Amino acid sequence: MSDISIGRLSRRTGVKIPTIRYYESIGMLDAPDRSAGGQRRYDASHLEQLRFIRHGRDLGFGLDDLRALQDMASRPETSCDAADRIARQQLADVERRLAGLRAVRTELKRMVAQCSHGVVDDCRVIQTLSDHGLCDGDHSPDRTP
Amino acid sequence: MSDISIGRLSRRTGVKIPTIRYYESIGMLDAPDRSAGGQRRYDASHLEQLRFIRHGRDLGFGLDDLRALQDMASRPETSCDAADRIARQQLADVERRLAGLRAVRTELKRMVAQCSHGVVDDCRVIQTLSDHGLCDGDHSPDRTP
DNA sequence: CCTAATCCCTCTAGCGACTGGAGGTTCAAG
DNA sequence: CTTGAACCTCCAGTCGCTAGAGGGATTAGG
Repeated sequence: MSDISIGRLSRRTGVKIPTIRYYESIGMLDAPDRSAGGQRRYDASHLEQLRFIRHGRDLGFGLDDLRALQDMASRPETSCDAADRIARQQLADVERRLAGLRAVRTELKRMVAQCSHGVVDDCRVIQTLSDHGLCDGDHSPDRTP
Repeated sequence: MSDISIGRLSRRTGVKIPTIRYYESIGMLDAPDRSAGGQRRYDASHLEQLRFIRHGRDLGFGLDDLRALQDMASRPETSCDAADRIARQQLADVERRLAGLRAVRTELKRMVAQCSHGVVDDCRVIQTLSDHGLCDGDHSPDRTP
C-alpha cells in the first residue's frame, strides 16, 4: 500500500540497507513485493516488523529470541509465558553483564588513576596487565557470548 | 625451561587450547619450540605472555590494543602515554556500555514487571517490542562494536 | 524523449574473537 | 610394548552484520 523503497525503510527505522537485506535472507523479515525492475517495495507491515526487530536488538535480544517473540506476536491468543521467560532471561543476562562491566570499570579506573605518566617500566597500566595479582582479581570476563 | 604442554598452559591460564593456537596463528603469542614429535612446548615467558593477554581480554581490550600494549611492555624505557591513552579509551568505552546497559535493564524490568501472565495480546513484553512509544525511548543500543 | 544522478540489485568476502570437529600422530605411564 | 590420553593440522562454523565490485532501475530536470 505505501510502496516504500529499501532506502526509505532504512531511513525510517535506522536499520542499514545491507542489514535489511540480511534480515530478509535469514528469514527474519518477510520478503516484500518487487517493482517491475526487481527492486524491493515495502509496506506498512514491513515497517512495523522491522521496528519490532530493531527495538528488540536494541534491548540486546538475539535474533533467535526475536524470531520466537515475533512468532508469538502473530498468535495473539496463545499464552505469553514463553515471551516472559525470554525477557526474564534477557534481563538476567543484562544484570550479569552489568556486574562484569562494573568490576572492569573499577579496575580500569585504578589503572588509569595510578599511571604516573612516565616511562613504561613504572606504568601501572602495563604492570597491572602483566600481573593480575596487583588487582582485586574478582572481575569476571566481559565476554558476551 | 619449564617445558609446558599446551594442555597444561591452558589449565594454568584458563585459556582454551584452540584459542591458544589461534593466538599463535595471528601472532599474538610467540610460537613455542616443538618436541621431537612436533608438539608445542611452552616456557615461563609464554605463560606470562598469555596471562597478559587473558587479563587484557577480561578487561575488554581488543587484540589490537593488547598487541600495542604488549609491544610497549617490551620496551620499558619508552613513554607510557600511549598505554594510558588506550586504557582511558577503554574506560570511556566501558562507561558508555554501562550507560547503555542500564537503560536497557530499566526497560526490560518494566516489560517483565508489567507482564500480566495472560495471553500474548495483552502481554506487555510483546507490546513494548512492537511499539517503541510505550517505553521511554532513550535507551541506546547495546551493540558492542 | 533523453540524460544524469541517485538509487538499487546480486554476489562474494570479510570483520572480531573465537569454537568445534574430523581424521590422524605423539607422548607417558604401566 | 601397549594403551589411552593428549596432541597435531586443516577446515568450517558461530553471531550479526558490513563492505565492495560490477552491474541495472528509477526519477527529476531539461
